[in-house]
Amino acid sequence: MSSFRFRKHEHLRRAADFRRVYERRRSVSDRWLIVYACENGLPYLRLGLSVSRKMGGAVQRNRLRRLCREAFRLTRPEMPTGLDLILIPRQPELPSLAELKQALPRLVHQVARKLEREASKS
RNA sequence: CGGGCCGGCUGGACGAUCGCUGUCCGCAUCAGCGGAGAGAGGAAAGUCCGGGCUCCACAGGACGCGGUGAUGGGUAAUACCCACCGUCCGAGUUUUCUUUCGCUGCCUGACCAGUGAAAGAAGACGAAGGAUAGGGAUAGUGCAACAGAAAGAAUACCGCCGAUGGCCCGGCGGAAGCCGGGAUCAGGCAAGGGUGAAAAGGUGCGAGUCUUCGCAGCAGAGCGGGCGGAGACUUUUAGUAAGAGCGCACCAGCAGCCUGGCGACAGGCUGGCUCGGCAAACCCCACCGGGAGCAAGACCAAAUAAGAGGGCAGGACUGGUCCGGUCCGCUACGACCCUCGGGUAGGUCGCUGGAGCCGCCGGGCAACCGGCGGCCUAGAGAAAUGAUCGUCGCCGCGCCCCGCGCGGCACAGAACCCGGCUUACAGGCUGGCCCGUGGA
RNA sequence: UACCCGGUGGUGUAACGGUAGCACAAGGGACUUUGGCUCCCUUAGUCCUGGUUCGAAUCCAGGCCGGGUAG
Repeated sequence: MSSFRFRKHEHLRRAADFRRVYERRRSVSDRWLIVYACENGLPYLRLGLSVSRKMGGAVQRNRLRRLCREAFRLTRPEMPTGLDLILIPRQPELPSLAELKQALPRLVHQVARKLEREASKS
């Protein structure tokens, strides 16, 4: 039951962390989201959100953030660990929570495989 | 009951489960765990004003900059609020004029008199209410396209006149001159036409009645009406060549006095004869105005530190001094400073108890103020306040009603805090004012 | 968070407060065997709402949108 919790240290908070994830330059996307990822050397996932002003007003942007966080919180047991993720919504239209819960683990598995291939090659 | 116009309040409710951020209590060395209770708004928005709070500064002057602008009050303060004044608008009411139509008057009548209706124009008054950046236009400078003669103390375009002085023509006369005509020169006038948003404030009157005669008009005579003459009457009835800007009255404006009001101002009386608009054009007057902003500011921790070039006791550099990237003057520091290069950008406080909210009483027309009692009501920081399900509520659509099914539930998210303004907003509740009509 | 600019046809730009012009583009026509060039004509605009003024793209206020600056 405690696996659905989402504590503060699991937030991606520092500008240096964000920069590290962006400079790893590994991302996947579908019609709702872009997902950047990077290994973090920790036994858990960390999540960062970036919502542009183009997505709408403050209410709309808060809604997008909360939907993404809720999807992450509820689908985390299905995902691999040890990664830092950054989620960027692509459209101002609101997706449903069920769609996000289906899409998010798929995208994270995709980007994790990408990183593993990268690591085994080097 | 119908119509019109102003506000005020509210802005989904309940339950279950999974989560997030503070507070308090308990456990725990720490990490953390458990329980209780709290957790977006009327606009949190735009950042348009005003303050609190924090740091810096507090010797000025010249020249400049920004803001405000009826009056009285409220407030910490305002460009805000309340009350009041002026101006404009406002359903409508009323007066005058014009046009059209109808009826009556004499045999008939586009034109006369009386009367009625409709439309239009102008003026005055004007409910509730609305707008108002509302000091100054004889301190100065400036603007007004096109049209029009003329756009500010102007002018004579189309026009009008023939009194006055010439000129020309004709007649009479011996002559002086006289009489008649012309609109030719000088001159006089500004009514009517026409322009414009605006033409030197606006409107009206400057005679009426009766008797009688003539003329035109009509197919014809008469009546009514038109033009001209004579006489009489009425309390008065102008002037000229033509006329008015002349005279008179009323209204508006101006000045003075009186009354009322704290005041803006209003009312009355008298005088005089009028020199418009724009200052959200420059400007003038009066008043006001330290700067920067919680990324303010304070503390702790961490990191870099003999890399290069340049300036400087002839006082550099930096800072201060008014609101000021200017100038002058004054002043502090008294040996370091500037550029390139390099390094940090983590934590704690500020951070929510305040011009606070609610109730009662009192003062005030009101905004608001005072007293008493009660309450604690977000505090994040790559940034919490969420998600799912169920029941109900509201709205729309579909089916024959009950009911069922489907879809939707406004505008919008705290970032130091308040007071205002402005803007956005589905629906719901509610108060007041005025006009008209009907009943008791 | 604080502050500063700007908005004119589809595009780029002019316009002392007095009729909104110009160029390119689009459409039509003429010339040409056809196309191009050239010429002529047409369509289309002051971001929105109020106010000042006789009159507003211009002046003023509020809103909307788009840029930019500082840390």
